[in-house]
Amino acid sequence: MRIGELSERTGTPRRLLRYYEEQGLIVADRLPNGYRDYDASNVDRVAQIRGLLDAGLPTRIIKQILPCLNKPRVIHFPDATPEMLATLEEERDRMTERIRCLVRNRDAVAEYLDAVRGELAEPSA
Amino acid sequence: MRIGELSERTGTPRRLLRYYEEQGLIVADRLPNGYRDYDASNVDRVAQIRGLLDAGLPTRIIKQILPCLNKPRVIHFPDATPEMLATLEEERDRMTERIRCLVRNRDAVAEYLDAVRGELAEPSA
DNA sequence: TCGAACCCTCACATTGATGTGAAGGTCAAG
DNA sequence: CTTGACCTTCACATCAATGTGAGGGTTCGA
Repeated sequence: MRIGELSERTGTPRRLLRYYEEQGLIVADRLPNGYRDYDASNVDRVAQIRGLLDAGLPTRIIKQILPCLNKPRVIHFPDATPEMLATLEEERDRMTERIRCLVRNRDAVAEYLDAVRGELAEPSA
Repeated sequence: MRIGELSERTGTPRRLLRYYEEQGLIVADRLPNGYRDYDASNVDRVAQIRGLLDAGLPTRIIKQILPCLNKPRVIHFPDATPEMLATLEEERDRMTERIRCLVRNRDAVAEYLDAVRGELAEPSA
């Protein structure tokens, strides 16, 4: 598919698809006329990229992480340098910490909302 | 305490403490000489702010959320406008979505690492 | 009284993720 | 053949979170 379709199917501005490509997060073939030609797998891939970005990871980390997440399941582990493994461990722990923080604050917000709800629903309780 | 101590105790550059104040996330008294004077509660507050920022919330949202999270427990709900409640609900859901995404990807990274570990530990398995 | 270590404000620089638009090529349908 | 909807690259703009540093005051101990 061309960039317009991928843009629509992922809800992502064309500009960003080109940006992700520039950052090495996705690859695109080229049609004879120079247009980008995307494989269907890019729909999922872009969704994952956006999720990770939204989760706070910078593109340079995502670039490192993505190759590991795409493999269907346990296969070859060819180019896993020690530095990369260290980066991944670090990032995994950062993500865990982020999750903990997010959950804590999400729960606090939710509790607050529930409390207000209760207040409004049972003014005399 | 003055800004230097708060900076040390929170691991946050002074520059950012001033920025958070400028954004209305924290408040500081002033000593007679003009120096900022922070209440001890700001240590926790700054930690929370940084957590939320790191979780991807912009300061303008944090500013709205924070007042709700600081109350010790269920107390008065004075200035909870409907718009604010809507914002909070929206943000709560965004956070939940973010958590889901983060967990999914964190687990994927962790699985990958475990797999590589297994590979290295039991080369003949 | 001097220097070190604080603090202040102001303001410009940078970085990453984006928006926006110009100048132009491709292609299908009227 | 022209129009409109695509696509291309390039480049400058923006926004939030930060870095950095200038220029200057305060405080305290040697």
